[in-house]
Amino acid sequence: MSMAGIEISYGFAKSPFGHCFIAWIDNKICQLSFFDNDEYEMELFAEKFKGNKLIQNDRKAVDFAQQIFEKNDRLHLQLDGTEFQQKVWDALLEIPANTTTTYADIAKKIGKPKAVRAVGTAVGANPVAYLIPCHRVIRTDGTLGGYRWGLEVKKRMLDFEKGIIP
DNA sequence: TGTGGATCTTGTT
DNA sequence: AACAAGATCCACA
Repeated sequence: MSMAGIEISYGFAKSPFGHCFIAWIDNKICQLSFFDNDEYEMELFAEKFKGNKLIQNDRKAVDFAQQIFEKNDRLHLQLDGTEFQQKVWDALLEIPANTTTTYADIAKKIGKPKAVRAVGTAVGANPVAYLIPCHRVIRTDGTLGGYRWGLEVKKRMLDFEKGIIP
């Protein structure tokens, strides 16, 4: 699925986990990232969606952020990924809140029990943080594993779901 | 604890 | 077509 030529809106907003960047197509979220460098994040985004019309709309982004982090709404998503990645991301969506799974479990779930390492990479490629709860995937030995925006954020998200709001 | 091999997908060349 | 690099896991020392 190619998204070139499509009109994409985006904006910046606050979240319990720091500044975030949200992008959407036709009201469906296609990107949600956390970061500490606006310009760099914007560069990555522009590069990823070059060839599209990009429209900034912070007010709507703030709106989305409220739905996501305060009202816990499940928004519609627009994802662009390989077959394998889609399967992995679908599996992530089934992990209940305040719960964790392992990379190995996900591998089993999608019918490729040995593709653990590949699952790790696919999880890391998740374009929509938090909504696709890649923070709920940890290692079999109980340690956190990795997180694209740092383990602090991953840990904080898990605490947040437990109701622990520091 | 830590190291090495197994294993699979992806991006790059 | 080949290769290197992963948000891993398991065995074994």
